[in-house]
Amino acid sequence: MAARPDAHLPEAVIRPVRGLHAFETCVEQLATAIRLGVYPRGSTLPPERDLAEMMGVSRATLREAMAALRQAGLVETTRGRGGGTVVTLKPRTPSARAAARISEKKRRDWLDALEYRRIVEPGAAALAASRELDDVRLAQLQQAHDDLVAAAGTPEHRQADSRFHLTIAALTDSPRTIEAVTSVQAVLHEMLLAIPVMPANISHSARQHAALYRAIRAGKPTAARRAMESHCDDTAALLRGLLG
Amino acid sequence: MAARPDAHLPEAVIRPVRGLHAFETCVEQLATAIRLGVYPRGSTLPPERDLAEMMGVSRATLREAMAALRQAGLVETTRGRGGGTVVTLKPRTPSARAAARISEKKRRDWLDALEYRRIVEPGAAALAASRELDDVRLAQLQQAHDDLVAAAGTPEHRQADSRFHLTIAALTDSPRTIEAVTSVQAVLHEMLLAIPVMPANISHSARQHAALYRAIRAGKPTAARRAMESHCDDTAALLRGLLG
DNA sequence: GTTAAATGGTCTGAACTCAGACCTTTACCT
DNA sequence: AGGTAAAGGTCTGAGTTCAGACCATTTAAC
Repeated sequence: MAARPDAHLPEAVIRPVRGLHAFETCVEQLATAIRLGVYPRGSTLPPERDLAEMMGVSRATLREAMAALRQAGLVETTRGRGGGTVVTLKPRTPSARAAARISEKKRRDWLDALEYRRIVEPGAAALAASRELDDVRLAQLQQAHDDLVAAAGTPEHRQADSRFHLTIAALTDSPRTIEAVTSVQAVLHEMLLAIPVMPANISHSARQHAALYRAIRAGKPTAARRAMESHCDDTAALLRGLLG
Repeated sequence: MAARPDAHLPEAVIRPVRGLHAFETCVEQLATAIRLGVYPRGSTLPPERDLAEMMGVSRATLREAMAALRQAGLVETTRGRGGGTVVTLKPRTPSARAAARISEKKRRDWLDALEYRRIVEPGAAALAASRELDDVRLAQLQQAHDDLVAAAGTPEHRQADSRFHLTIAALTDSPRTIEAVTSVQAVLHEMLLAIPVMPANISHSARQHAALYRAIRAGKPTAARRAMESHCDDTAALLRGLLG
């Protein structure tokens, strides 16, 4: 046992305690949830007091975040009983010209997210498929898949896609797994807004989603993992190609 | 698109912004790094200014954390050039009586960590095996494995085990993967302190570690994944048994 | 129509965190 | 021996966040 550490481990293991201020983090998290379609257009967010507790933050801080979201036009707020904060953001269509000027750092981060996703989402799919799913869970899964099939425009499809993946994660009942998938989907969403994807790929994805859905519903972990692996591989290949 | 959210997603997706104060988080992180053997007994931690920057925290806050570690007897500090903070903690032997009185919440968290680990570590192993490993990396891996084989007592073995797993994660070069494995190993370490494991299991693990090492060195992702899966499954079965 | 409940809006003092300058101690170098 | 560099130790003022009480507005319930 040397008196110096292994030297490669510390820098890998010691990580930032927190990147941003609490209210910035709240803004990001809520904005992401809205953009991913966790709170669809027209839906009402939970009361401030509840949200603050969910996020482990004081109401004052949460309200600052809400103000920012209001400012940015994602939500509108009304007072009084039955009031609350309503999502007004229209799902965005990817902007073709956004692909330019992606910093090297961001590019690295995105590539890392793709590799991490390849680990996390297939694992989540397999775990979900290995669960005994009650009727409620099965209905949630079917709903998410139906929404995905039915999604009309590109932005709606994107949100339905996120919700499908998040729903699979939620089926695992594993907080760590859910968080991992959520954070991966958030980055993926960001990438897909910057890098427009053609409709051809959507029908390709649809087949994979269907296979995934069947495998999970049938309780076949290996098949579910395989289906998710293919899906991640194909998406990743596409995005890597467009990232250079 | 309903006007209410899917109801099962928000509570799964909205997560605490941060659980603890910055200085508490620093204490935990450093204590974990020390207990995991990232900084072995007798080694010197980086200078306060460097550590503070690594953790994204002000020096004042970091120093509070250091004071707590000193207080707890994990480290000792000397001033002046060539001084610094030295790890004095002896690796602990699991205490047999600690297994009692584990809160239901903690038990759940531990079980979740085992499931998450089963996703993350095999994925990390496969990814590491798929990398082109240069001589430096191979040497790191071999060193970690040699340490593991050579480890004398139980606590030393435990630290060498952590370092072996963390080293594999570090080989992936994927920040997200490294963080995931680190956090999982931290919880695992906590579990193993509370739930003593018999020497018989160690020789069983040793064979799996050796297989894992060979697979990664040989660049065989599938074999590496399988080896890690078996390893995680066996450890998990053991711990689940002891957790009830 | 009155009342009660649910919701957002506001305020305050305490605690935590930060950035950065400056001080003290010690060892290495010339 | 003297000087300099590298480390920990200290201080200060500003910014952030917190917990909780209280206010204002609107609607649902009766």
